[in-house]
Amino acid sequence: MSIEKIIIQSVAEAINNLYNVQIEEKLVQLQETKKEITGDITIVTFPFLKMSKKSPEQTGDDIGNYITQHTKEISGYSVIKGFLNLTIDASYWLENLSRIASTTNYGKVECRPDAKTIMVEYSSPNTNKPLHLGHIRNNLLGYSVASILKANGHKVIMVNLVNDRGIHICKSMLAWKKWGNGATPESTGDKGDHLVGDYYVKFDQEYKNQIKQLVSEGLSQEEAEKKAPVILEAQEMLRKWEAKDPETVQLWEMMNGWVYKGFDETYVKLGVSFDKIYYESQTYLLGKAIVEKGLESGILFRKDDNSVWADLTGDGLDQKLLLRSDGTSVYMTQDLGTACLRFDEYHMDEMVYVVGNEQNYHFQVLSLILQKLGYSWAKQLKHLSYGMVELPSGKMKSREGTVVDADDLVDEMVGTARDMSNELGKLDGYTREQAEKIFNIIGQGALKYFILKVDPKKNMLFDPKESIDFNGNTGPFIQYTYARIQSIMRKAADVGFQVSGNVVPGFGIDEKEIQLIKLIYKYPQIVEEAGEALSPAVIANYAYELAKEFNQFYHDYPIMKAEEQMRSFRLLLAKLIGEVIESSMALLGIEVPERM
RNA sequence: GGUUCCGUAGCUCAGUUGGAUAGAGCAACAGCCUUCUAAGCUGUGGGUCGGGCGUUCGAAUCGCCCCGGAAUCACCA
Repeated sequence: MSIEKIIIQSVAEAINNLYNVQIEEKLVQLQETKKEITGDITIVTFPFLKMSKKSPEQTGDDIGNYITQHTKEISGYSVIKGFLNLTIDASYWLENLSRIASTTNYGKVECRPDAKTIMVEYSSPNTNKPLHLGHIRNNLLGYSVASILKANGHKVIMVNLVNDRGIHICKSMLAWKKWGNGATPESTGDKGDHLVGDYYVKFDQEYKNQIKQLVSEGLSQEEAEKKAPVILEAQEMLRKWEAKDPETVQLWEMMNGWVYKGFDETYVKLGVSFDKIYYESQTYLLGKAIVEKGLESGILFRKDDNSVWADLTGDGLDQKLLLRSDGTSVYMTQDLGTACLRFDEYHMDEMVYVVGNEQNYHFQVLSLILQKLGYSWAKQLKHLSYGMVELPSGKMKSREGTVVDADDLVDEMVGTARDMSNELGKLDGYTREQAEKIFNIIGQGALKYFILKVDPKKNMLFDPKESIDFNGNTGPFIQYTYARIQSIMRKAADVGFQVSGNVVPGFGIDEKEIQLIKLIYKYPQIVEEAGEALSPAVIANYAYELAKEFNQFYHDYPIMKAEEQMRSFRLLLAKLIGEVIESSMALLGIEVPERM
């Protein structure tokens, strides 16, 4: 039984005996005692004043007195106004530490009765340009959330839905065909996705020029956008692709192949992976049958021009198009189809879409339409909506070249880690390969932590000029703490010191030490919280707090120089903190180095 | 205009079942390396929690109204 539960029951018992009133356990409000005040857990006594008919101080005193006498885990109390601060006996924490020390995979739920199968879709790139900072946020969030859900004991399927068809890739294809002179990643040495992205930019430049030309010839902006020769050609190419014209399909396959190879490299750099990859070219025709069925049952309706719509005005939304008048499907139709396909295939309990908040409306509508169509799982669709990454100059626009490229950014971070490490002379004596591996871990850790520590739903600012910090509340700080702990462990091993689970020092332990044990104790709860909130930020902030506390401890409390029993205890504490740091960072997709 | 989200220190961010004197980091300044890694530790300064009203013992947190910002409301994806 958890300490919280014990206390709640004792309070209920105390009130029953003292004031002869039966209370609901919900009435007992627990919170952590503030740092400056002695005590571990605080009970707010205001709700009980009606029963005691006494002052807050008197009431707190009554209850505190009773609990201290009747509950062995509570060794003392103090009352400040309406707050009753209970001190938990050190032996309780020590027992917990022993228990945690003997637990393998601490913080991970191995099996739970209500385990779910959850599909997490993330990344979902377009194949006409390389990944940028916005995609990084998506990828890191998706991978981390999937890890967190796994740690909570759920079965997780990570999927990617690649948007490999449509006018955007045709633009790149057309530009390459017209101006590429047969350039390939091999002939140019460019990464495939960058090469294809370059032609997308080239297309856009030409398109803009043609629009300008047409406008100067007297057309309106709108007309010019529709009539520019290159856009007409691109549209023609899309028609050819849909008609499965062999030459077009071949070009499409070749260029997409380059992009996939490039993406794979970036995914490796970011440390993300997928269990299954869906391609829109294979799913974009899905959903029509579902729409037909909805028409038959009268849930959807057809307009005079033959287009099909869902009427959501009753739910405070608009009407939504599902089939164009020419019978072709739209984005929403595909997503309806894909959702059904997935639920048929995997029978999962939940579907999490990691998609930017620009599509909030889309996912609201998606879930609503599926509910109307009578799918029982429709309410289990969750949209993990994250905010934009903004630059000081504003929003990133790939066509205007104001993007922060994913590959460049990772490389830059690793470079900074290398420079800084060399300057500090940290890894002297390591081989080049060993050192490079650590630079990668640190550079990636800095980037990942920087992005994941922010609440997903908030927009965040990234200033490339200031670049990402390596000091303070950062990934490297936490990694450094881990490396420091490993250093202590090595030292202990050198002198043949065994770390055992026996944690009873012959004399009292300190506030700071109890504080650390409390933090370790809290970890599983944090993992659960993060899973429910679908928020890696919860983990990130916890990991930082733990690392910060340990560094302070490290500074004030000698470990290897302490007297034997105390040394043994502190070593165990350090070891467990190292393990918790390692596993919490793993939930963020961040590795920790043995040395840095 | 409708809907949703955001607004906390100069900057980037924490802070929810409503709780005590609102916290970190960066930046600035002042200290600490013959002692387990100084990517560290300690200290100083820095706030009308966007504004107002309400709910109550108590509001950064809940409700209403404003102000400011973002996203979205396509026969695009």
